[in-house]
Amino acid sequence: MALKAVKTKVSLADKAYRELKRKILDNELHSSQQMTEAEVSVLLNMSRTPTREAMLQLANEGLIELKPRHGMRVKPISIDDMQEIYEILTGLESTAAALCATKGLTEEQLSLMHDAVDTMNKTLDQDNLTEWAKADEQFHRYLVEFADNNRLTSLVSNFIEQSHRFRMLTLKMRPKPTNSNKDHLDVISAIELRDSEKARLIHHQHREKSGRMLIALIKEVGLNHI
Amino acid sequence: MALKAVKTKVSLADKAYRELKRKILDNELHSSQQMTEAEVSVLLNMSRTPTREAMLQLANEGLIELKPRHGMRVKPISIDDMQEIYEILTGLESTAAALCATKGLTEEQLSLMHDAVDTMNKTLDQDNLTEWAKADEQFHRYLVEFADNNRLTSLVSNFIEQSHRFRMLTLKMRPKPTNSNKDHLDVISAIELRDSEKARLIHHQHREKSGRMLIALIKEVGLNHI
DNA sequence: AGAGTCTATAATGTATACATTAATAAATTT
DNA sequence: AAATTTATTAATGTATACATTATAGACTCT
Repeated sequence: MALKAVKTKVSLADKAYRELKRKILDNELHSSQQMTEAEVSVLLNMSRTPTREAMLQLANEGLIELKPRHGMRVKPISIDDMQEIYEILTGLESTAAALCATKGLTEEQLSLMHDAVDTMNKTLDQDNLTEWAKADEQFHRYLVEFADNNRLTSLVSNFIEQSHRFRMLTLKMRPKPTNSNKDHLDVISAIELRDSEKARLIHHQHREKSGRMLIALIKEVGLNHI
Repeated sequence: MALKAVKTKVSLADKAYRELKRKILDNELHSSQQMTEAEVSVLLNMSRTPTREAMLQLANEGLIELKPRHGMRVKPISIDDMQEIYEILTGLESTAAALCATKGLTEEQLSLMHDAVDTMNKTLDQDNLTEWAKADEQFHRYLVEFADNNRLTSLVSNFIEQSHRFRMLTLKMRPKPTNSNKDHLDVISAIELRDSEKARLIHHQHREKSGRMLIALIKEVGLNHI
């Protein structure tokens, strides 16, 4: 929220925003539920004004949709939506990879990225997909953060949130991500070499492959949306 | 605004949003002006509630910044901000170019893009920079629109708005854009060939060159921000 | 039974009252 | 004169009243 970066005291509107977002991302609210402003106010135990401000914010971020006179519902994410989100994330993360190579990373930053891939290797050996996903997520987070572009970081965060539920749903359905780790190591190598075009291309191919595989999986399972 | 796509009647909040945005983009409001919610309400001739909602929206879009107890001001755009915005726009528009090549465009769409470049050629010969800029803008708009990704289109629009004042300010300062037209034709060729990597690379190089030239120009003129 | 009309209710956009608190100005002290 | 303290004012976050209007349900007609 626009104000939260400046203040120490959290407003009710901000609390409403965070609580609703948490419920959405943790699947405590679903796209089958339609809730009016009044109902959401009761749920959050506050008046309509902060609730309404929070709902408008979430709608603008693409996490909910507002239907006049019918309130809000969690925005269903269709396959087409996921396609769009992946296209953008692919472009943005590839840009981040290229920027990392162009700007150069510190030894500490490179070390952190290597650590994330090491953890991915270990958890893959242990067949621990949940921990693997966390490490994978961490790698992607580092990539974007180290590109040193605040707007890029915000954008990627927002799109990752939009696709979060989809990705969590499909985590166990995916084949074993044996190539991910190698792709990530290749990206780190390209960054170390300061080869921005190579870093971009490798990560782009990685994301495209992942995205394609995920979309195919979803179609196979017959999921139109969640 | 979240609601405006669904309704026929425009709310006061939406009116406030559009009016403030127009004033910002047309330089009727400047970063030197600080205005409280009450002052903005008077300016727009409506109560604080719709004004406040509009201000929150604009803050989240990065066009204004809110200072507690001091109201809003147009967000100054620094060179670092422009750098970030250009990095993102470069990544997103290159992604759009690649998607155009991947998805393929219709004869009509290709024709529209050719028309825009033709207009760029004509207006350049006539030394009409303002009309040239419009045609150039049109070309970029087509590129993004024809990538057929709604989220991408929204994002690019938003960042273009953030950088609008900067670009208008520097339009007359730039050297004659003799290479732009050729770059655009090369992108169209790559799209026609369905070569997504080539389309991406050409456009990426174009945007990077433009961005670098613009940042250098701004530093030369000694502008820290606007 | 289905279509059309009418009425009551509910949702929401907006205005404004109110409480809180940060900022500013005035008063006091050193 | 400068620093500190105190009082006042103003900004804003929130609650709620109110007006508007879309929706749903009841009623009537065919």
